[in-house]
Amino acid sequence: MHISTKCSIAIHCLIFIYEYGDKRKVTSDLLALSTGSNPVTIRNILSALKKDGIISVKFGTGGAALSCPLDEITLYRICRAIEPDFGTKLIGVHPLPSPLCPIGKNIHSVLDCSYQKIRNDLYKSLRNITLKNIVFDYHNV
Amino acid sequence: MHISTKCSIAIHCLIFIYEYGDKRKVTSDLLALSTGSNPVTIRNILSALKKDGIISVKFGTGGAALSCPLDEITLYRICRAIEPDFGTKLIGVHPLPSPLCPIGKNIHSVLDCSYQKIRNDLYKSLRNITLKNIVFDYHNV
DNA sequence: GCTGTTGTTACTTTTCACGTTACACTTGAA
DNA sequence: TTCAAGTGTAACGTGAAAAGTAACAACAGC
Repeated sequence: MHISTKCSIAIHCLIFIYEYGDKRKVTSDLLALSTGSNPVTIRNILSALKKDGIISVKFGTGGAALSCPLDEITLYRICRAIEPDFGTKLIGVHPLPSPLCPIGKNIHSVLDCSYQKIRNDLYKSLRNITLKNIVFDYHNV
Repeated sequence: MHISTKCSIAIHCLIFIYEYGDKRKVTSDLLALSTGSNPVTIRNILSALKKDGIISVKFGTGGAALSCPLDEITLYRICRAIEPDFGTKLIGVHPLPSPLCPIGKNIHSVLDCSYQKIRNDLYKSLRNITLKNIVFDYHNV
C-alpha cells in the first residue's frame, strides 16, 4: 500500500525509451537488464503504460516508443496507470473498529475527511512533476 | 511501506482518550476493544506517542491522558512518532539498477530530486491537519 | 501480598509484492 | 512457410514485512 517500486521502474523505462528509443530496439529484456528487474515485470509495467496511451509497444517484433510529449507525462499519470487505486492504498485504515463504540462506529468517515484532503494534496504534487522535469534532472546530475 | 494502519489506530486512540479520558480509566484493553485491534499493538502505539510527548501513560495503575493541546498534535507529528522514517518508506525505489547503464547508474539521484519535492509537499499537507480538526469532524459527522 | 496494568521480548501467522515458469500469439525475415 | 525473437498473460513459488499472540517481569494501589 504505497507508491510502489514499479513506478520508479516505469520512470526508469521511460527515460530509457526517450534516450535510446530511436537508436536501438528497446525490448523488455533490455529494460530488465538496465533496471535490475525481470522481463515479465517490465512487460506488465509497459502494458499498463500502453493502456494509458503513454507509450506504444510493437507486438511480435518488439520495441517500445513514447507516444506523448514529455511534458504531458506527469508522475500522477504514471502512478495511476501502474496502480489505478494507489490513492486509497496510500493510507491504511484499521478494518474492524467496534460498531458498539461511538468512536469506532464513526472513525472511518471521520478519517476520510482528513485523508481525502491529504490525497488531493498528493495528487496535485504528483501532477506538478513531469517527465520533462525528470529528463532535465537526468542531464544535470 | 506506506502510512500504516497504526496511524489510523493512533488517531482513534487519541480521540478516545480526549473524549473519555476524564470519565474513565482508558486502558490498552479498552482501546483494543474499540479499535478491533489487540492490547500489545495498542501498547506499542501508546508507547510511541508517549515518547513524543503527545500523551502520558500511568505505569502500574494504568490509564492514558493527553499531555498536549489538541491543535499542537498534527498528523505529521503522529506519523513521525509512530514510524520515524515513514517518509523514505513512502515511495519505493528499485534497488538494483545496472551500474553499467548510464541511466541505471544515475537513476537513484535523478529520482531523489523529484521524490524529495513530493515528500516535502506531503509533510506540509500532514502538518496542516491537527487533532483539533479531526475532533471537530467527529462531532459533525 | 493480591490484582490489574504497562513495557517488552520472542514466536507465529498472515499478507502481499515480486520473481519464475510456461505457453500461446504475433511479426518479420530467411 | 518455417523459424527466431518478442509480447501478453496466467499460474505458481518465494521471501520479507506487518500484524497477531503468548509470556513474563516491573510497578502502583488496595
